[in-house]
Amino acid sequence: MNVHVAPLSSHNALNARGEGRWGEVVEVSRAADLVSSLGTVVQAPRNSEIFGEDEPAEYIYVVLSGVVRICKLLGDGRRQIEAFCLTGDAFGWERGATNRFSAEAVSECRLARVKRSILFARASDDAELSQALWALTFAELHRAQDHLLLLGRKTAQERVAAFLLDLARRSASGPEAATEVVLPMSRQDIADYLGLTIETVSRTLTSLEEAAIISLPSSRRVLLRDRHALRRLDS
Amino acid sequence: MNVHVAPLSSHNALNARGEGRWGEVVEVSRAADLVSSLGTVVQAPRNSEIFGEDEPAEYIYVVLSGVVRICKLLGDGRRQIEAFCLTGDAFGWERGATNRFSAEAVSECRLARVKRSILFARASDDAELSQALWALTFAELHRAQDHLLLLGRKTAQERVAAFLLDLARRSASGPEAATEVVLPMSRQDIADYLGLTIETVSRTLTSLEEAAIISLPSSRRVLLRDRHALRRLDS
DNA sequence: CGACAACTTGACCATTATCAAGCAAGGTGG
DNA sequence: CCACCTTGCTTGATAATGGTCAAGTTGTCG
Repeated sequence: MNVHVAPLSSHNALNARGEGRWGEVVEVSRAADLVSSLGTVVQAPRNSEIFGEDEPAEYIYVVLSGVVRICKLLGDGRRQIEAFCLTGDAFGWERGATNRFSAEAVSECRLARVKRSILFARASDDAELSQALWALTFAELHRAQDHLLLLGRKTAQERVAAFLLDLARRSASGPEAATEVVLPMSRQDIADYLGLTIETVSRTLTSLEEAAIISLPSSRRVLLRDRHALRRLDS
Repeated sequence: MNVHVAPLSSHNALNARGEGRWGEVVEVSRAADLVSSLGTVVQAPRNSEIFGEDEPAEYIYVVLSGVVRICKLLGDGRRQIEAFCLTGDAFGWERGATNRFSAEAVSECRLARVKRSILFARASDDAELSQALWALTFAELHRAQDHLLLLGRKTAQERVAAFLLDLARRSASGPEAATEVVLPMSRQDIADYLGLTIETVSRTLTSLEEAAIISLPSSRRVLLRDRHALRRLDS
C-alpha cells in the first residue's frame, strides 16, 4: 500500500469535529473517535490505492482528513462507487478474509488504521467499543440501503439533487448544512457513484444552474441557492 | 400486525436446513437458528404487512418458511424492494427507534420473532450470540452492497440473470444450486427489486427463453437450461 | 506558454419506460 | 359444469431518459 505510516497523535482531526454533537451524529462521530484512538495514522496520497479488491482484509480505517472512494469493478471496466468516506467515516467493514472492494484516496488523506482482529477482540470485553462498532456498521448499512433506493428508482435529477444535499450535510462543520459545497471528486467519480455517465452529471448540473437552483462558480464549487427546490427534486 | 402468534417449537423449519453445512452458509444458517431459538413463532398470511415504514422498530425476525419482501417507498409511489428474505434469512436490522422499511409476506410465512432489545442485551454476555448477530448483519450489508452494483451498473439482462442465479442458489436445499427455480413473487415484485418495470422483466425473461438459456413451463417456474450462459450474462 | 486533463456541449442513438391491448389461469356464481 | 370476471402476465407500438461519440472549452501544472 502506497502510504506513509506515523504514530497516532492524541490530538487528531476528529477532536475538532467532536466538539459539537447533535442527535445520531454524536454517537457515530464518537464511535469513529474511539476506533481511531486504537490505530496508527497513515497518509495516502491523492489517487493512491489504500487497499485493492480481493486483497486480504486486515484493517478498518477511519478518515481523519480527506476523502476516500470505495469501489467495485465489473469485468469490463464498469465501476460502481459504493461510498465516499469523509472525515469521521470508517471503512473496511468486511467479515470474510478478503476485501470485496477497493479503496482509493480521492484527495490526499490522513487515515487511522486499526487491525480488524484487534478491534473485534477488544470489543468482546469493552462494551463502549462494541457499541461503537455496532453504530458504525449500522451507519454503513443504512447508507447502503438509501443508496440502493437512489440507484433503483430515482431519476438523474433526483440523484444529483440527493448527492448535493448529502454532501452539503456531511461536509458541514456545524448542525447547519453548508450552502457552499466543494466537490473533492471528479465528475467521473460522481457519475460512478450515482450510476450515471459523466455527461449526464454535467448536463444535470448545468440544468440545475439554469433553473437558478444552484450556481457553479467553478466546476468543483457548488452554491446551493434554492435548497427547497433541491429537496423537492430529491423527492 | 396481522399475524398469529404461537410458542416456538424446538423442532422448527430451520433444523432441516441446518443438517447440511458448507462454508460461509454454515455460519449464517447457524446464526439464524440461534436467534430464532430465542423467539416466538408468528404466522403472516400472504401479502400481509409484517411491519410498516416509520413504525417503531422492536423486533428482529427470522424466516422459518415462506418469503418476505423488504420495501421502501418514494413519495409518488415508486417502490424499491431492498431484499427478498427466504428461509433462514433475518430481517428487521435497525438501530434507530423506527423502521426504515416495511416488510410484507410475499407468500404465507412462518417467522421467529425476537425483541431486538433482548437480543442485543443478551449478546453482551453471550459470545456465540454476539458472533451470530455480527454474521447476520454482515450478510445483510454484503447483500446490500452487491445489490448496489447491480442497480448502478448492470443492464436489464444482467440484472435478471443475476436474480435467477441468486434465487437458484439460495433456494437450493443442498450445496448444488437448483435447476428449477420457483418464483414466489410477482413480476411487479421482481421489477421493483431489480429497478426495472414489469414489462422489461417479462420481455427479458422471454428473450432468455428464446435464446434457450431458460425455459418457462409456467410464469412462476423457471428452468435454468444453460447456467454458463446465465453466468456470462451476469458479467 | 504549451500540454494535458477535466469538464461541457451538441448531435444522435439505444435501452428501457410508458401506454395500450390481448391472453391465460384461477376463482366465483349461476 | 361452464360463462364470467379478476388478476397477473405478455406483447406491441411509441416515447423519453439517459448513453454514446465527438468536438470544443476551461483550467491546471509544468
